[in-house]
Amino acid sequence: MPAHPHREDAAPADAGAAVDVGPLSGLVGYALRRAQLAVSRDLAEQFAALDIRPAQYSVLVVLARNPGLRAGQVALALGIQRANFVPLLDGLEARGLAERRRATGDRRASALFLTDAGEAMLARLEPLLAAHEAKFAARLGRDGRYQLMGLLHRIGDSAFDPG
Amino acid sequence: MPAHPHREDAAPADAGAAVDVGPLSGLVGYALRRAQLAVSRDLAEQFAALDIRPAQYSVLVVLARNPGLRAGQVALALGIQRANFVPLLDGLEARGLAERRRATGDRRASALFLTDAGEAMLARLEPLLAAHEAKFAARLGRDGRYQLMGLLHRIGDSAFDPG
DNA sequence: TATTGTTATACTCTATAACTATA
DNA sequence: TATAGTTATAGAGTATAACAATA
Repeated sequence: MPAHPHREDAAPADAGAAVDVGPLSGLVGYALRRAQLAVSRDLAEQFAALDIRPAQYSVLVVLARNPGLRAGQVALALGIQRANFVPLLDGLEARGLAERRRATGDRRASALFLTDAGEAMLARLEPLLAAHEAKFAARLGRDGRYQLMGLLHRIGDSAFDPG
Repeated sequence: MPAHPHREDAAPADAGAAVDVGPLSGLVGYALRRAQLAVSRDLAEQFAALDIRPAQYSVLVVLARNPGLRAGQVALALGIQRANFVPLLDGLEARGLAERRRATGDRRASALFLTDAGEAMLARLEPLLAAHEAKFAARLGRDGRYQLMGLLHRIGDSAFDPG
């Protein structure tokens, strides 16, 4: 709440009134941005206690599900550029959560694995994630959450489609 | 399509199969991120012809609707840090699309306005935005789009709520 | 020639602290 | 003392080009 003692500012628009964002509030992109920011901030807060960012979590999950996957495949699956995946994985490896092994058969490639510490980390992250999800599920309702997921997939799954 | 000539890589997981992202695909935050990325990329492409980014567009819209608004208010309305709003506005002012005037009554504050060129730019952006929105509206259907907006607002409007 | 991982680089977005000039 | 705008800075995310080793 602004102090607003005498309000002698003549020219500017009504300072106390709510700002009119006009057509922005009706745009899918704008609503998506606001929602995504709110959710990712909340998840980042939840994971901060374990010093894990959402992007790092997503890598841990994929490695847990697909041991031995190559770096390029993980990056592709997560929609990350291969070049940007390098420092991301570096960070996980430096902390002993994931490791690169030589892939047998193709000496260019690496096979990625979660370490035991990585598995343990994933287990500790799980309840934090559950709390995060529950918060937003409560706002949406069960049907709302189900509908939202369906609608979001209609948009995001075609990320690189032409039309 | 990977070449995959003899597939002698023994250790790694099945390279040809789709990667299992596990619980990620069921997370609201992950679906939001993918959808938001797809939409913002598309809008950025549409606006690229006029060298305008989505964030710049949002400022132009707010100024058009609220002439004389102060910088802090615009930043607050758009969820941008005041400090980050400065270079954003600098860019618009340098291109003659917006301008800062001295606010009467409070010599600390500035009153922001769209220039004629700014109004003209907004008019030229309008059809590009319409094409962008139409693309995603088509994927969602009219009801789907309406539902999505409602659900997203349930998440994003409470961006700074406690619970 | 093409691909894997990598390096280097740049730009945008986000975040925080601190300064200045006003109030 | 508090506020508006600003400066400076740092960290993430995203993007492209190019290189070495290997295919």
